[in-house]
Amino acid sequence: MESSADSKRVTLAQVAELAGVSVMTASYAYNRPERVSDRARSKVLDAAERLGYAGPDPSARSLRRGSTRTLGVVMGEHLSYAFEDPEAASFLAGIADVCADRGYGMTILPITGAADDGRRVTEAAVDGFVVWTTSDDDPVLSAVRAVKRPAVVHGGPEVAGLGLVGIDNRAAARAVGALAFAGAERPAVVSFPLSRDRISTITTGIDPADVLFPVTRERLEGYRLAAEDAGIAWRDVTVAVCARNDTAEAERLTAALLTAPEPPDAIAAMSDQQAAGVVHAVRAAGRAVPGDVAVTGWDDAAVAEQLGLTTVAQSLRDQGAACARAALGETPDAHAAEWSLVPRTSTRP
Amino acid sequence: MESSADSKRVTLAQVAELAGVSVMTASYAYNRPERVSDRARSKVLDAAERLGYAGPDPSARSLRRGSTRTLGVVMGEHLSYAFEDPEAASFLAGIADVCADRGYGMTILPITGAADDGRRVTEAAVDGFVVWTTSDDDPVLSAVRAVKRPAVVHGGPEVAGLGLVGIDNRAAARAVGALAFAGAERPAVVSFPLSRDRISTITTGIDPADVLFPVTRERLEGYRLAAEDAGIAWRDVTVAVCARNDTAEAERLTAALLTAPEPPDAIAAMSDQQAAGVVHAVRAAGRAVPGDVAVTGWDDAAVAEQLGLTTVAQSLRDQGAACARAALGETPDAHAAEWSLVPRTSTRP
DNA sequence: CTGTTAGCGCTTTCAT
DNA sequence: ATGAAAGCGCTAACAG
Repeated sequence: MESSADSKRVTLAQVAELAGVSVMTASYAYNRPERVSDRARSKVLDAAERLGYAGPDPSARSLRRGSTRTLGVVMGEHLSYAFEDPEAASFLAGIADVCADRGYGMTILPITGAADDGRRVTEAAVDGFVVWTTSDDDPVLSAVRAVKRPAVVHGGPEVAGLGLVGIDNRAAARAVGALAFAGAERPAVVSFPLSRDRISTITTGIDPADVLFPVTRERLEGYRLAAEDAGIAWRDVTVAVCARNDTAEAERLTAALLTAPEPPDAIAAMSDQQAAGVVHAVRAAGRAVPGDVAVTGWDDAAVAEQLGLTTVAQSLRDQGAACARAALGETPDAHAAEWSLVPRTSTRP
Repeated sequence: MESSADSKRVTLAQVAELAGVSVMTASYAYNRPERVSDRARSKVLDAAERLGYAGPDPSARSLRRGSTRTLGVVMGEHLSYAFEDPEAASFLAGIADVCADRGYGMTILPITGAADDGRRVTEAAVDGFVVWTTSDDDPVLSAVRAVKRPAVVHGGPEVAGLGLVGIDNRAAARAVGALAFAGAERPAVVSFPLSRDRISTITTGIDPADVLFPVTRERLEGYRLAAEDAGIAWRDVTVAVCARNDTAEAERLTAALLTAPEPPDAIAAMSDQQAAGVVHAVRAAGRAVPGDVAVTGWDDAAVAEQLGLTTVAQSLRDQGAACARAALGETPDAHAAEWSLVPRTSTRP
């Protein structure tokens, strides 16, 4: 039996009145049941039921408590991208695990790349932030800093006052690059975008230091070192820059690379999704992996095992969880995550 | 220049005082800049900067305004599942699109399947809810109903007082089932779970009416009609029930189906992920699609095109957006979404 | 354009 | 075990 679509919002005070107790007793009935007599408690619950009271108002409670019990997550310019990229999804799942366990909500902020992204951060009713890796110049970062709540950036950039969780991308790229480029004469890299414009291009001799995405920058630095370790000058390494982390685009760009007069004989990608596209393109061109072209990926996703991709393993899920814990103030802010090399059959032995 | 890690939280009142204006002028400086003189506004902003004021407190603002500008999303027992299932991800992306456009946050509630899921709903500071399809007996539904805020369920169940967005699963299943079962003698179905236990099993003669997940129930009803339309009794149709929507599990169960004395010659799945597993298993068993076994999927995901799967096309992204709009009170609550049949090469002509 | 008043709904004191 | 007072930080409503 429900008292219809009642006029206005029902308050705890009304419940208390109907129950014949003080507001505090009613409040305790919800928040500290053990501190209230069973009788009082059931009177309150009864009255609540009768009035159709849905429980203490969350906003009022947040204001009074000074905490929202919600964690904010900032996923970069294109929100929906977060849900399409399997690695981003793993990362979110890691955050979700921690939030679920702590009874926290998880608010995904509606970032769009527009000028008001900062406001979205400023206006978010959350206790802390996790920021998915972004560019050095992303204005969202200063907005996050400005609100002075605990915040952790995944991957980078490193921002004073914010935590940082991630692996040593440079070292990992150098290590996987060594496998990719072993015995190669014309190595190439399939890269994530270099700046927030997300321009897709094929080029050589790019200076990693100019790259605004720190994760991409560090990986390029690592690949450069790997190339040099293999006796190849960086200016001779072709870099195919994709606008997104996407199998189809990597496949297209690789197809273009392969039609060049001196096509690459080794391609290091920045994700397994991209590497999958690379493998498809290589095979579509009638060439063999790794015989004609060695290929490496990154992340050790399911597709890496399917294709036998040599790759870098890291747990984005664990890193998401680490970010969440740090943003909830449970652990120290900074955290170097684990990675490992997974050699498979897409590189030369 | 930043005034260090200030003692307590800075309030608008302090900013107003330092700026030498009233609190309301300070408030307007943030919320209605056009209603304040440039001079007053910059005095306020200056003072804010000097005090390290991060802008109006979101909780206080929510309380006062009576709105949180945040939408709640309930994704079923296993939160992280939401991020692993590509269809769920599309759906979330559709919600995100609308939230981003309206400047709303999107709070994913940390549902775990534990007893306190209801509290998570009750305590969420959100203006409305979108609920991803669940079972008839999911206690979260009554919690959502109880809070009396706008709420929309995707797919089902239909709940009094809550909106509903989705396609006619029964009709769609009957239509795609007609293609799957055309010319078949021993059709089978690869199904989503039948109840929240998510028990995996192979069986026959299940009564769709007993199934607690409405979407699954309606699709089974549709497949039954399709079988009967093709002159086959439902009790002769084997149903392989998967615990999750997952390629690997569908592949395992299909492999089992194929070792039976009278293996199926047509398999209708409930998702393209499952259908992909079915196709792999059929091929691994050395049989041809559709020659030996016809296969159909659902959703028209990327994998459906790759494999040439006959499937049901629907836009989960659009449906997510429709749910969000309805939960924000912009559109009528109920909404029958579009679907269409996509015949490809995995069924007999 | 600016200010005063009131109070959103709740929970933290601190009594009793 | 229960209650009274106070106020979290802000903005709607209404002056001036």
